Amino acid sequence: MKAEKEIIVDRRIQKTKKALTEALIHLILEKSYEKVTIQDIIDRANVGRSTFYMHYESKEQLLLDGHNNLNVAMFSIEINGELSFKNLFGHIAQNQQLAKAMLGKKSGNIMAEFFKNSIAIKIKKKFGHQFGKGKKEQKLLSYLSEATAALVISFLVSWVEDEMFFSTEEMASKCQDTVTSIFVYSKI
Amino acid sequence: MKAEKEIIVDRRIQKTKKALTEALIHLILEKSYEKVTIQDIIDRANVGRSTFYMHYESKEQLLLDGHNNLNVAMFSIEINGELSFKNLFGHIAQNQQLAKAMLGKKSGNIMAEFFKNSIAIKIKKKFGHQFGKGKKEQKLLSYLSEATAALVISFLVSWVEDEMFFSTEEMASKCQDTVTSIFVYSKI
DNA sequence: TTTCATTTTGAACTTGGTGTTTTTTATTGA
DNA sequence: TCAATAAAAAACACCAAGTTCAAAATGAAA
Repeated sequence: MKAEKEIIVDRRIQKTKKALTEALIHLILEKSYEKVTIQDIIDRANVGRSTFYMHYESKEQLLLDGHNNLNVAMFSIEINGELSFKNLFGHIAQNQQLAKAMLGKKSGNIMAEFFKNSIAIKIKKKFGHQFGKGKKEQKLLSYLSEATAALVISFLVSWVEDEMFFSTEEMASKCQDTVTSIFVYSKI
Repeated sequence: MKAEKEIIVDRRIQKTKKALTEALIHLILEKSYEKVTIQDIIDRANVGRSTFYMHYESKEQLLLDGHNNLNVAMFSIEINGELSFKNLFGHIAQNQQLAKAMLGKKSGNIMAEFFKNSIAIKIKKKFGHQFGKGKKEQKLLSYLSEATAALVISFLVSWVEDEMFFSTEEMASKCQDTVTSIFVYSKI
């Protein structure tokens, strides 16, 4: 089970991708995503214009490329099929600067949307059994799952923007409680 | 109390502003906010380039200008200091197309952010009394208010994108219940 | 209806970012 | 060491943004 294919990536490629990603993150924190131009990125990363386009088609693709640790956070929300907010908030805490660039007010919300969708799917899976098969019930489940995911993301963003005032445990438990209360109640 | 100052606006100005606003709304529905250029807007509105810049500095300013009925909806959420989701959803229903352009997936989220903030303030006001004066309690109140507002907006967006499958009353009551459950629970 | 102020137009122009292409140079993996 | 590959550098066409100005159109008010 361990013998994964070792794909060797040219060191030059690794180097440029890393430089571009880091440049983007720092520029987002400085100016906000919308205001960052590709020109800015390649200047900061010290990379030629054509080199950028060799690897990416756009700013957005660079952002979504996933050569960052936050994706780990997203996958960590589910442990043995159970939602684990403790894991989620924990991983965010370990990548504070990155999380701020990706989720904060200056982020442009692209990653936040991405995260939100992942969380919505997991919430839907977890609470789906409480809802009937009818069209109305299923639609309500969708609305509630998406809305709850939006609530979770908002919690995350507040926390990150607030320099993580609360502890990981406090956040995780408050978040867990709130999500539960929404679905416990809607069960009726 | 009625003698409000009658400011007479040149009909030419009314006409161009209206044309620009309507052009923007239709273009958003066709392409999505981000992809709409000022060039598109003035072409569609049949307005000269310099005329646009006479009235607005940017696309965003045109969007936020508020020469549309949705702002009515926002103010209608509060009646005698009480949150009234029935009013909110009702006003949205009466401006379906506009609401879709302003809040839907193609909207660029600028108005949604705006709405969210308004709602968050009202929620905070309504439930503030349940929280102590301490820094932690106040921060939690803020987080919860913003997150709940995000939930409400998500509800709105789902509904609008879904061509308003549920009735206004159904949506309002579900929304009301969910918001209440969050704060009833967090009271503990 | 005439007058006068204001708005609109249209065109020209600068600026700045985008995305592509080509040639030359540097680095890598084997 | 060497063939393959990536990066750099520079030039290019393209498009939208935003500004400017003189001329034309239109509205308001008398």
